[in-house]
Parts: sequence; C-alpha cells; structure tokens
Amino acid sequence: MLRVPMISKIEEEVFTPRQQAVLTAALDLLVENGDGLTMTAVARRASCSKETLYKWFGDRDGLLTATVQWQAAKVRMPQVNRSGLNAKALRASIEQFARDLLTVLIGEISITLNRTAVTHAAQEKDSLGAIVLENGPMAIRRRLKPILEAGRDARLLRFDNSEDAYRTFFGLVVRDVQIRLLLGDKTLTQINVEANIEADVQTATDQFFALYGADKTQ
Amino acid sequence: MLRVPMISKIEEEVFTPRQQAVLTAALDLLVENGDGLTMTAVARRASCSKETLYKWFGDRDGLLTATVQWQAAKVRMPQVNRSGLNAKALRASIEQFARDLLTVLIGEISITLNRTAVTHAAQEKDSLGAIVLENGPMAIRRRLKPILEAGRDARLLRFDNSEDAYRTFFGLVVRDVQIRLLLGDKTLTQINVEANIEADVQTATDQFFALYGADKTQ
DNA sequence: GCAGAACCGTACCGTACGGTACGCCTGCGT
DNA sequence: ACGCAGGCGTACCGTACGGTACGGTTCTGC
Repeated sequence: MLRVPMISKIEEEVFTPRQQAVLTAALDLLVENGDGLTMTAVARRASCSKETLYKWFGDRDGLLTATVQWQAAKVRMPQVNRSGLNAKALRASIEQFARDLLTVLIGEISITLNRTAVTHAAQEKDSLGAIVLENGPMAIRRRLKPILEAGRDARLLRFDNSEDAYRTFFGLVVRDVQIRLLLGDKTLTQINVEANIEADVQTATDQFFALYGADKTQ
Repeated sequence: MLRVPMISKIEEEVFTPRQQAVLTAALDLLVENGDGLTMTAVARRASCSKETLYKWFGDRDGLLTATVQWQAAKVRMPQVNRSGLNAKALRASIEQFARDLLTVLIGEISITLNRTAVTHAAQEKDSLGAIVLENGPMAIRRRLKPILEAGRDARLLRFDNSEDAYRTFFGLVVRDVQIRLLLGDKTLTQINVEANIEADVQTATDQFFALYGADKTQ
C-alpha cells in the first residue's frame, strides 16, 4: 500500500495536479451519487487506471480519506480583521463568521462531505468524521474564540467560558438547518435557505449579542 | 413484493410480535455494526429465514424503512401539561422539552437512526430521512409550538413567528452536540454529554427566555 | 388426524465491486 | 536509439451480499 507522503490525519497532504484531478473526479461522483462511489467509476471519470488509484491511495478508504481531506482543507474562510475592536467592528466580525459558517454548511460540498463522514462513522471508522470536524466547526471555533475573548477583554462581551459562548453561537446560527439538509429534507432546499442567509445571519448575531453583549440595553 | 399493510410513509404500520422481534434484531445489528446490515445477519440474529424477511418487508430497503419507522415512532416523549399557564409552569414545560430533546438526541438509538437516514439520503433515497425528521425534530416542534403560542397569548413570551422561535430553541438546546456525535467525535461521548444534560438544559432555557421572554428584566 | 399455510434452514444464483495482473503506449533520460 | 518508469485500459479473480428456490418442520383450522 504505497501512499503519497502523509504526515498525519490532520496535516495536509501534497498532491500533484494529476492527483488533484483524480480527487476532483472523486468528489464530483460523491456529490452526484452519494457514497455509492466505486473505484471503477472514479478511474473512468478521471481517465486513469484503477491500478494507479491503488498505487496512489492504497485502497478505497484511502481515496475517500484523501478526497475528503483535500476538499475540507480547501474551505478557507476569509480571515477576519481583528485589529479594530470597537463595538461595530466586533459585530461585523461576528456577523461575518455567521455568514461564512452558514454559507459553507449549506453548500453541496459540505453536505456531501458531512454525509460521507457520517456514513463512515457508522462503521467504526471515524477518521473522516475527525477530518470534517477539524476543518469545519473546529476551524471556525479556533478563529472565532480569540475574537470573542478579545471582545470580552474590551468589555464588549460577557461570558464565563468562551467554549460555551462559541457553541451557543453555533447553535444560534445553524439551528436545525444542517441536520435537515443532511437528512434530505425536501422542504428545505439550499436555494430556499440561501435566500434567507442574510436575514438569518442578522437574527443570529442579534441574538448572540442579546445573550452575551455587555451592553444589556441592546 | 408482499408487504404488511402500509398506509403511508408516515403512518404507523402494525407489526406482529414476531415481526417486532425481527425489527429489534435489525435495530440491534444497526446499532452494533452501523449500516453494514445484511439480510443474512438479520435472519440469523432473529432466527428466521431470509425468505420470511423478503416476504414481510419486500427487500432490504423495506426492512430498513420498517425498522427505522418502527423505532422512531416509539420515541414518545411524555406529554407536557398545558393547563397551568403561569410563568413557572411555562418555564417548566420548556425545560422539559429541552431535556427530552437532548436526552433523545444523544441516545445510541437516535444516533444510529440518524446515521442510517443520513446514509440513506446520500443515495437519492430520502424516505428514511423524512421518517426520522418527522418523528424527531418535527414531533417535538408540533408539540412545542402550541405551548409557545399559548405562552405568547398569556403575554409570557414575545415573538413574531413561532417557527423561528422553535428553531432558535432547537439551536440553543442542541448546539453542535448532534453533528459531533453523528461524526463520531471522540471528545464528546454520550456519557460525557449525559452528565451535563441538566446544566445544559438550564442554560438553554435561560437563554431562550432571555431572547423571547416578555419580562425583559429576567 | 389431516390438509394446507406459515416458516425455518440452507443451498444456490447472479451480480457488483474491491483489488490484482498484464499488455501496451508515451515520454524522458542517457 | 534505446531502455525504462509511469501510467492507461482492460481483463480477470475472489468474495460478499441481495435475492430466490426448495425440502423439511411446526402450527392452525376443520
């Protein structure tokens, strides 16, 4: 089972352009056909031989892992400026996080990756789940927490535990949208949600400040 | 494809005790082995013949659907008393809903059903997703909404849209717990969460009232 | 007690798919 | 010019599993 240099489950791998083309094909198939991804289909779609797939990725699971990892790592949300720390800038930052989070979560790619990872987790294989978690919620958390704490230091926010504050933020923003999309809720199409993103972001931000803002008159 | 009387995807089916034993076996296997459920395994576990399985449930999907539906329908959370509508009773009701919701969601059976349904939804088959949604979040919603609206009528709560209020409640209670469990997050075991249910329920309820309570001094 | 239905256990079939082997082509270094 | 590594396409193998068939056994109604 030869394998492209892998440093760790979390660390990024380096893929040649050709390999990335293969991974793109795999992701496309994943989006189209769900987890019914077959090696033959990937090989045909990417115009490569199955033998190459096995040489590069070891086995089906390796290909799946590489695909998920590569795609998940591509979700690089714009860094939010942390310098200006007045109330307005803080609110803008939080709002931007909410927007980023929601936008990513309702995307087809995110849905697909999460579904794949959940399916994977249902078979005592949680590596994909860890990757998705790490590059999704956890990535946002890592970047949001310092902002929250800076906001607290500036007496703009109040909370005991930044972890709890983050998780409440997550809940206010995501609500039941993600689980419903994952379950294929027909009454909640991406388009439908997309149209309301801005309003939902505003509401969630308002609510977050209502709960954690230092200015209680807000 | 003979089939036990089925009225609709949502309607409950009637199963004989023997059939329920089969479904129990299927669920057990689902909990143990994830979606790697095979007809042979179910037949062996339930001490019945595969032919019987096909006779009763049509095909693998039918068995899966019957299992999910049967189990999901069993989640009957205690009805909350709606009569006393003072602030205290209202808060107790909301709290109870939060507790029920969280308790169900973190259970192994719920995790399994949701994972199965998500996997199923990844293959253009959303019937299981619909069933889980219907018996999970939607069931709670149906029962919570009247309470919320009664609370509003009694001037104890304030909101424009009971749907939004419900979804915010959902977010405050569930936060990132469900998706992390579905993804197999090792740092968030059921036991771990279970220990904090009561505190989380209190917090969520406090936050809900802070956002939607008519008494803003609270 | 008997006919027939329901059901168990098992053997069997077909197929889909993971994984391997191999022949051929292409490009590149010497 | 030549060899060879890398890679394509395809054929192939083994197996697991969905689905069916069938003989034997228990249950039920008459």
